[in-house]
Amino acid sequence: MREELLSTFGTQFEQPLIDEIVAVGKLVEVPAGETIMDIGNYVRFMPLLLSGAIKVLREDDEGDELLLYYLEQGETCSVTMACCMGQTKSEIRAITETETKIVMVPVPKMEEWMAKYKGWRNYVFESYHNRLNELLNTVDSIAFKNLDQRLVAYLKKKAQVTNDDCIRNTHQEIAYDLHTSRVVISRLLKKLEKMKKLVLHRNHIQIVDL
Amino acid sequence: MREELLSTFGTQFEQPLIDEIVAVGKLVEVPAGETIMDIGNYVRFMPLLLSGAIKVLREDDEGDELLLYYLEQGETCSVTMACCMGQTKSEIRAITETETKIVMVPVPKMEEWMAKYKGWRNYVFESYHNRLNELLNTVDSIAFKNLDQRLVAYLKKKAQVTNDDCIRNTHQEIAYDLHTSRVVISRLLKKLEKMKKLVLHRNHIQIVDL
DNA sequence: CAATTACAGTAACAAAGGACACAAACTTAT
DNA sequence: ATAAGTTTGTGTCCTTTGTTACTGTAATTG
Repeated sequence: MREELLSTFGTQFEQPLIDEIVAVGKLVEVPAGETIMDIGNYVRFMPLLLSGAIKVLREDDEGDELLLYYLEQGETCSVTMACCMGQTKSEIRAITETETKIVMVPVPKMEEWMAKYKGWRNYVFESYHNRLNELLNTVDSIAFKNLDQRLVAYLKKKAQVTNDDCIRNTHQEIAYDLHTSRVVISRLLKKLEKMKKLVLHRNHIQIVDL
Repeated sequence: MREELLSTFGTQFEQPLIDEIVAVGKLVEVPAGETIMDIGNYVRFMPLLLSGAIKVLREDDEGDELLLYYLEQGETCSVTMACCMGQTKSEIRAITETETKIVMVPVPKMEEWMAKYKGWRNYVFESYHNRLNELLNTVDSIAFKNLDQRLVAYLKKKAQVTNDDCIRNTHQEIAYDLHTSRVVISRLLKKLEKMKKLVLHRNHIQIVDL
């Protein structure tokens, strides 16, 4: 665990901070597709992502979903963090997109380190900053773009976080993430295929040139 | 300035912190409708809102706007804060909705106080927390609600922050905030008037029962 | 291998919202 | 008071997106 922490956080965390994380943190490996945090849950641990990717989504009262953003190596979930501090329930759901390695840090340590380590403070701030910016991008995309543009951006981003040109999802799954219907996604994907930007198969999509 | 700081922040800030703010902060009074922060500007001061309300909005490349949320008494702009820390340009525009009193704090102090005062740390965190939640609400509303619901929510919120049942705006102005067209807003407002939820006048709207 | 289920393609239609055009009412400046 | 500009109301048409229904085909299961 020490080596992995060092390679991901070595430049921003002080040595004694790394030591403390090793001492109190719990390393967990999670396969793809697991819900590691759900709406309404109380948050007792803060996750530091060592490898893999996590998708963070929002749900409304009717159970409709919307993908907010992905978390990648070295990142943490600020929304979760905010919940820790405020002792409130989680406002979001987090699902592993790929296999991931996570260090779980108990919440009380967060505050302690905040006063103690400049590296930690900066990290926490940067995380908030990044999350706010991601959320702003999400707002931009749903407010200012139409579905074809959003779909293209979604496919690109997905290919990036999974490090795979082949999107291994059904149209229905994509529709859930973008909060629309399967038929609409099939329609738009077909259009993209006709434009030679991708090739459609059952259960997966081969990106050619987006 | 001390009295105003005390009445707004007295319970959460330590006495010596208040003293420091009084020493380095600059109190400004801004009339309604002023742009106090614009997209692309560098951020040199962090605003603490003593009274009044500020609307925070986002703009895309074509100049289309969208209201993100309002800041009210005791709040600060976390997006701005994030920009301070990261030395990046502002991602948003902030316009006074009413007359406001603001204390401007130089950015370097922020970091200093972060290590020094628990009250400040908590305040900064709570601000981030609140802003993230507001942004989540914004996402919810544009992703999951249709325009009539968004319009009603907008009018309610506006009445709340201005503390006035009468919305002193043209349909065009409302349309900008909700990122739609004037015609659409006129249409929906007329519908609400027929439902006896409000009364329309030139340049203002009287809320009856939303 | 037959039956069932999951996935994708497509047509037809509906609804929400946006674009354009124009008229009427009101305000302001000259 | 007249002219010009601003604000609002309304009709028509268009685009985007959502809905329903039905088909074919691949995958899975008994």
